[in-house]
Amino acid sequence: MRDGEPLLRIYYALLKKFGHRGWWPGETRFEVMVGAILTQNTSWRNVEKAIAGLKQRGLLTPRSLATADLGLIENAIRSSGFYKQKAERLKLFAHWLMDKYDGELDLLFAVPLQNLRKELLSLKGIGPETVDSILLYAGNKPVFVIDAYTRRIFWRLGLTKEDAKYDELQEFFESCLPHDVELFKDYHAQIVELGKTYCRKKPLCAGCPLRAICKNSGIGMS
DNA sequence: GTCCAGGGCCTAC
DNA sequence: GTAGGCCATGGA
Repeated sequence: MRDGEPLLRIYYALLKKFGHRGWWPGETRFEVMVGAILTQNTSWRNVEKAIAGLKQRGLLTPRSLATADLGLIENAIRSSGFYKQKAERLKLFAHWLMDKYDGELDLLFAVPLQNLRKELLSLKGIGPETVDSILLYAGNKPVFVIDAYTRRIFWRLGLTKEDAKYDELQEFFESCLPHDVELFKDYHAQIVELGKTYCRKKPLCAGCPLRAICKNSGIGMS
């Protein structure tokens, strides 16, 4: 399964349909990182309100977030759901950033990629998808982000296994595609757009552009 | 009222 | 190592 052509064809079909997505929304790298934690199993609309709440309270810097009262953070991000654990995770994350890198993201992202990935993964509440979103969208590292939509869509396309592990899926995409940060950024964004619009937990609906993409690309669908 | 969202942790087996 | 429960708000 090393033929990358289908993956590129699918990307260009999505690009044609949706246009460049311009991901990730966020004014600063730190805001992107915070958003990556807040959006865990949560719609972006609710995350936007939470980010606005943090911004309003001056909590969108590592230093201010690390030293903020937990209750203040909880109130700011309530709209994002799971707000107690997310508040704790945000604070722990900011604290770690201050302790280890003095809050300097340039220092953080200067760490060799695989070491950095392991280090972030060891933090509480930061799983593989969140780490890779941070690395790709805040750190501009060539890392492909796998999410529930990616898993669902590419399984339905017959290109991956239903029970494939995160690392297996990531290896598949990274080995098939050129390691281009902008491509990785927009591809993931396109997948999410497709997923949100057509491929929620239900079976593929009529009108899903995947059908046309498959037909034109000679890809079999389950 | 029910389902789901741009996941991840903890516990049991 | 993995299946299942839990976290919680807000929109469809």
